[in-house]
Amino acid sequence: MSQTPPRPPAGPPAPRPVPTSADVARLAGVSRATVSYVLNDASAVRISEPTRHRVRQAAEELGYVPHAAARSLRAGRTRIVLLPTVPVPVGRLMGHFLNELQWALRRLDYTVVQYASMGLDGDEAARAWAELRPVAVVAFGAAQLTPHGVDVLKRSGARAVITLGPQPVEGAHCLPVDQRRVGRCAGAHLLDRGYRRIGVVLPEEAGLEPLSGPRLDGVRQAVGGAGSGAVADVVPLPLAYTEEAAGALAARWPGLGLDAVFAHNDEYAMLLMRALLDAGVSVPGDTAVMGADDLLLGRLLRPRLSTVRIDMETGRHLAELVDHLVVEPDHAPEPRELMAARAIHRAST
Amino acid sequence: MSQTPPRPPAGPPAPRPVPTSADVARLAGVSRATVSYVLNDASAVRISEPTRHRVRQAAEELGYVPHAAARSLRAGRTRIVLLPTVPVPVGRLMGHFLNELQWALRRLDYTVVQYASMGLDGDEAARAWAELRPVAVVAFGAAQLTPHGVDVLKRSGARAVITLGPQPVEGAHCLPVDQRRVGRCAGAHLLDRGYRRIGVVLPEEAGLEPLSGPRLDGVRQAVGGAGSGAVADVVPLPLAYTEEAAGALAARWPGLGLDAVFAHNDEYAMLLMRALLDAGVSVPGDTAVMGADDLLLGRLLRPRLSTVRIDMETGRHLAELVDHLVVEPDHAPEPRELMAARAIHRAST
DNA sequence: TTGAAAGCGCTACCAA
DNA sequence: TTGGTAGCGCTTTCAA
Repeated sequence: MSQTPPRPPAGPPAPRPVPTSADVARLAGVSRATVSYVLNDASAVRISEPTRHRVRQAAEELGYVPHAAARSLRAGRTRIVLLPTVPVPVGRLMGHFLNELQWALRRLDYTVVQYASMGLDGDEAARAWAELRPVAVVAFGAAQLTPHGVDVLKRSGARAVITLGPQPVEGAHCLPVDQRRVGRCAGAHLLDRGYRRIGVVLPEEAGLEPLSGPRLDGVRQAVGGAGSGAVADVVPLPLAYTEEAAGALAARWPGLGLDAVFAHNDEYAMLLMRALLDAGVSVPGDTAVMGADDLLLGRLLRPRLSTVRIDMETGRHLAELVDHLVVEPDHAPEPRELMAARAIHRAST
Repeated sequence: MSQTPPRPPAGPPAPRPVPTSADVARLAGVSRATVSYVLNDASAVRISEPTRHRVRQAAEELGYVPHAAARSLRAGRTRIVLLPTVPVPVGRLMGHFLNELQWALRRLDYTVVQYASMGLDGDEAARAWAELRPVAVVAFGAAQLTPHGVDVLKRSGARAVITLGPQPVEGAHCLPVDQRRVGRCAGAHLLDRGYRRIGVVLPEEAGLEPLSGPRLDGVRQAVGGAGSGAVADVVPLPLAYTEEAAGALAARWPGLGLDAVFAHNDEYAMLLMRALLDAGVSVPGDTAVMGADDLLLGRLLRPRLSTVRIDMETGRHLAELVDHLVVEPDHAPEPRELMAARAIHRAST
């Protein structure tokens, strides 16, 4: 039969050419148009059942997989939602949120692609993203994205550019995720309980500055500013994530005269609290210690760690926002804060 | 000047068309070929400096960004390395490894793309990946990838399909990351120290089975199998990651008659150890507790947690392997174990 | 040194 | 109901 595909000898040396819709058409004895109609379930045209079957059969036999690039080139747009990934250790909370988001976007028929952008400066990164012609970009930790970068993306066809972060970026749809809330929450809690000289741990770990800076600012806000109007002192305490660093900090603790410390998150809080206890500083007697993230592990040390619990909006909501902006980029809904924070009092404060 | 680009009134309503290389050519007064030569620094042809300048100028002015899909369609191949992401809480260790890998691949001029595949079964996922025509796929936790999936990918042009995981997948280049090593390490350590009835915590958290199962098997191997030849008993202990579950397990601890427990990782170990201590079970006196991952936090509880330290090959090595396979798919180097594990003895055993 | 044009794989319009 | 075909944006060979 002349329908037999011109298959090469099937040995490993000759790399078989990738089957195209033309190959499927040839094998099924129909035109490429028909193949396209059948495989995309085009409702506008009616194709006879035997033909459909022949086409599917041929596609199956050849192992045909459509070529996304060709398809979107033809269509003039992609369904790619690009999520730039940042090299930050992502906690359970953020991980869960990301999973929800991806799942919901897939349901809406988007192709979710995480793009590793480390080592590219903001505008280089934006260009690299734009090459993929994403229909939407959702950037966490907006630090990377400049107004120019947003412009590049929009000019390349992105209908929605969304940032999640503390400060808005011009041109982008900015969802406030204000880490200062966490600091304010912690600060207010500590003030309530009567503490008046508050240390704030600043992790020296790379990549955490976008979180730690605002959290410090939030504590300052809670005590009424940095100046003379403040009802309490706020002392920044840089700290590396090692036992040695924590021990060194604990050793000079008495000289600092702090009656409380907000330790950025529960991990640092646990590290510091252990060092303080080992150095003979009683918690919360001499100094209160507070974390954030409400890790289960924080409840295992004694005294149990007071913490700031952070709740994120569901990823589904964000997915719907993305879709909305893609469909109707101009009629944008009002930005809404995605993060809620509340203090949880346990034994360490 | 007739060189003025036909820019629409710049109002938001009319979505400006995305500039193409033809637009750049028009604005610069040259052909599209010349634009391509200039922007790609084609060394085969010499373009005069003034022309180059005009072209760059025009591209800049229009905010031109090349269209990756069109480019790779023309080229017949992409430089995409696809990393399927799994919805597993990724620890610091794995996160670091991933970052290294991505960075190294970028240096080799690949486009690293993480593709969210949750909610797709193995072969659906492989098809979805194949649509992007990745030149290589690096799949962690191979559970997803079937021999058929590998075939689909290879037929769609993937030159390298690499899996990292316990068992090889036919057709793929399989790098052993054998979690049983972790279990064997823990088992051997506990045996060495004289323990003979060993519990193994199996997290009930979704997505962890591919790790926990092999770790349990490893412990069994260490004690000499599950049958009569075994020098110690191994008892699986399913456990949810909550204080309640740990408390409940601790409450029935005496009835289990275990003198040691390997708790999958440090987090579960900490959780369980706290519950045991609270229930009056002394550690390591009544029962030894061992974790894995060597988390800093594990050293904060008392007694300090014994653990299995896991080291991963650097991501750069894997990146070079990917590149090697892409360039020369047939002459594949020998697979090498990527993971090393060793027991670290502290106070809890 | 530059331009014209073919063609990558696909979809959708129009004609038969 | 099906086929022919133009053209998405790009690179590259060949010709001028």
